[in-house]
Amino acid sequence: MPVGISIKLNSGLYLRDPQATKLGKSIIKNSILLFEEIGFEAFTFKKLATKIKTGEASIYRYFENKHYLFLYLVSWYWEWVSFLIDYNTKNIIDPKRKLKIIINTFVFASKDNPSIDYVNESVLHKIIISEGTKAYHIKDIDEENQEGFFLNYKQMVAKVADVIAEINPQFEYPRALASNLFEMANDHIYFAKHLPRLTDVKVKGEDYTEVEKMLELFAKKLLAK
Amino acid sequence: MPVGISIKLNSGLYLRDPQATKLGKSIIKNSILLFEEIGFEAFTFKKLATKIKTGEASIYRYFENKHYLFLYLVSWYWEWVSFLIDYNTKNIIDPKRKLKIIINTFVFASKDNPSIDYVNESVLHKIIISEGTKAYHIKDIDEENQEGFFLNYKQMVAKVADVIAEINPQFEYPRALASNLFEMANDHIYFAKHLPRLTDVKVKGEDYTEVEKMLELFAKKLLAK
DNA sequence: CAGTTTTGATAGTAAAACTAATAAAACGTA
DNA sequence: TACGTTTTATTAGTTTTACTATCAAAACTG
Repeated sequence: MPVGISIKLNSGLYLRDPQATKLGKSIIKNSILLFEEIGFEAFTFKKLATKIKTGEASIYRYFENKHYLFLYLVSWYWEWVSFLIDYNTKNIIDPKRKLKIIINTFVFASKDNPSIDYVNESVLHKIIISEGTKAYHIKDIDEENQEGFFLNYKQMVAKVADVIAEINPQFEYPRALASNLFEMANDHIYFAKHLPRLTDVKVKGEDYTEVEKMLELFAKKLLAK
Repeated sequence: MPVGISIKLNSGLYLRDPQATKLGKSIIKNSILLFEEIGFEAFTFKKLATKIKTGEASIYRYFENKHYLFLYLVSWYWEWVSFLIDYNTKNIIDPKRKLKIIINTFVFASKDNPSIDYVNESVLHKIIISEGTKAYHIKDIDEENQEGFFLNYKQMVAKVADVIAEINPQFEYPRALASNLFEMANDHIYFAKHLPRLTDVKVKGEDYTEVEKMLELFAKKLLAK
């Protein structure tokens, strides 16, 4: 399992690097748990402060507001998925096998992948599934994009698009397919759990194999020559 | 052009039917404009009240809170798309042609389709593109789904899935493809405008033809036998 | 162990998210 | 057209959120 990996994120996302201090790590760890517990809208710095037994003001020293904290966590996830893709596809040459592994990574994300103790990847994955897209569906999207706040997502998509282009260089939409596979993985896990008539797949507990199968079929058909 | 159509929405979405009164219609009309202007997070009933020169309390008599008002608008859109699909595919028998029209409807939605004067469909479409999914990415999803608040979306997806199943009855994921085509239409218009490295399509102003072309190719490849 | 950085604790403001009460206006119908 | 009912406007108030400021205590750093 991955040891000593380090996740580097755009420093514009925070006021003080949360990875550098005990309190910072506690903010990361507990914000993941709290977002999962009560959801993005109900989440407040006050509640988080109470949870970690500190003052509201201390949290404000790390993050400007909850949007930035949330974006930090989502960026972490994007970077984490990128890392897992590299890790899981290491030494594999066949791009078709690579894409299969990528799809598996999208769907299962953090399964049995302990990494950094203050980040619970499995809970983070749940947050991404239920509200990850709120990180970029915002009014200031262009300004924040300008700041490079979405580079982790773009890099991950570029990585997947490269594999797609290797499988079928004639395929016109490698990046769109890459982002769509990622979004679809999350959407259809969410749909299966909460709005089952919007999909055909079923999930039982944490078993997302039907989602995986569907994405594999989609990729296969779309990339057939 | 459609005349005399009526959009019926789940009465649990509102406290008082906004379509029944002048103030109600003004709330609908102006909330669409205000959501577009300032975005979901910055939108408040107070600002809306100021905009339409009424009191905050008057708006609270129609909608419990901004989430319900937003869901009302999104449901309107789902229903409106359903109507457009029926309207645009009338008398067409070939399911392949039908799906093409559906894709065109997803992408262009309200283009040149004046309907009800207090709903600006073209602005509503912009809201859906940039934040439509916030209507169902919520903590209380299961309770609200229980109340039938997402029936309009499900019915629209079912309608499209039927056409898909007609084209290729062997295809295993008709509903997933239906919802994915809808989500993809919105996502990739948004990506092209704000996060272009997440897609391959380009949009110029209101010209979304490349998105349409992409969705047609995806549908074609996925439904090939 | 002195200096700097980080935190903890307290306090305060402005806006958001409501609720309540009542008077005025509009509307429906006998 | 007058009367009762429904709808709206106005005012006022509460609680929570989203911050900012201050300063002393604690912790870490060279």
